[in-house]
Amino acid sequence: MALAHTILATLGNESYSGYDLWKKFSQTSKYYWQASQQQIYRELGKLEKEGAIASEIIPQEGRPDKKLYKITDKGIEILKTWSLEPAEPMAIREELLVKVIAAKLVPKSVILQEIKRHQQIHSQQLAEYKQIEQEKFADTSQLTFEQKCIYATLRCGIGYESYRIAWCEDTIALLSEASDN
Amino acid sequence: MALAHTILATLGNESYSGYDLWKKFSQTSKYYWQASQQQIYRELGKLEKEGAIASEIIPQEGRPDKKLYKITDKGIEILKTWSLEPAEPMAIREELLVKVIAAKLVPKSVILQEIKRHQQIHSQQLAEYKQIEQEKFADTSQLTFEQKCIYATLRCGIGYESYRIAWCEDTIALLSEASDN
DNA sequence: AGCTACATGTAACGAGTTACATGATTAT
DNA sequence: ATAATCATGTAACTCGTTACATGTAGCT
Repeated sequence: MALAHTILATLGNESYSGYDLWKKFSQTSKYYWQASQQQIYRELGKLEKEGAIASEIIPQEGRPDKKLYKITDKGIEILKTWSLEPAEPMAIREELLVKVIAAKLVPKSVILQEIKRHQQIHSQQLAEYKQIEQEKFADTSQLTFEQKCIYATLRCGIGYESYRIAWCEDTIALLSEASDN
Repeated sequence: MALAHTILATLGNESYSGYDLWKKFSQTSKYYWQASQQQIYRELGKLEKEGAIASEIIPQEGRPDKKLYKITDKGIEILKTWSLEPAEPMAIREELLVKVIAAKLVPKSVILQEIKRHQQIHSQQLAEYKQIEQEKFADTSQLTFEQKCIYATLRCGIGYESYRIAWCEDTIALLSEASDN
């Protein structure tokens, strides 16, 4: 049920269209919650029906109209109540590891290549996150509590990508060592 | 679609009942794929219909009959074909981080307590994994390629829990620093 | 002429969760 | 007594993915 709450938390005090939210989710919030455009539109519809958010239609010239959503008092209450409940640790479903488990079925080079590819993906992601860190969170002591919270999620993304890269390196070394296949 | 493939990879050369598989998933394989008992039973039904696995009923005294599943040649082909395809990096959906984003709504102590609780969960998990490591993978040089692959997934679990613990510690330090709430 | 960005949605399907249902054995 | 373990499954629901549908503006 957390997508609804993630949207409420993301809305904060600002107004967003579904499209804006989707961009925010796929750009800056992807290290803590991923969602597709369609999921967001559907969830916005549900949240509006519940009265947790309210929309305002902004006519635009030459573009489709925009529907701007704002959190309501009821939405804030829902988010607050949810925030007080304990959070479940994320379920891990890592396809790459399943392929490692099944690795004996394919040439060793295939799995090693795939791990290298993942290492590159994570390295690129890490570089992006580190740049954001430098640009926006260079001086920790100057941050407000709210900014520190946002920074904490970015640190989580940085930690995650670093751990993935380290695992890829370790595993390439481990599996490359001479041994039959 | 990876649950089906995870089951096929887990079956390997052995026979498992749905119940056995569920235990394996909730005990030793949880650091790469999580699935509930119901999901496993449903997926086994589908896989049998497809002809990827075959079952044999083992009558038992005083207990319900057991249905033992084995991978078929067709199942091995399906798994092999899938193994050659690239793997998508896991989608991250971390509830705790959403609560961090919404932290300004609740007393600071609530979120700090929750992070501490997660730190404990991950510490316990890490200890379990490290014990398995000592018991089964003490001497890396003695492992076959297949065992190295299994060890690689355990190392992934160890890396993951370590990264989570480190993040919890960092974040508690970051958010504890004097600043209004 | 074709691609990307802007902007919203419906429909169908597949994956994951929760609740319900049954019933014996073993350990506390 | 009662809880946990063994063992299988159905049904309903929610969440996530993929495909389809529409249409303008601006860039190359």
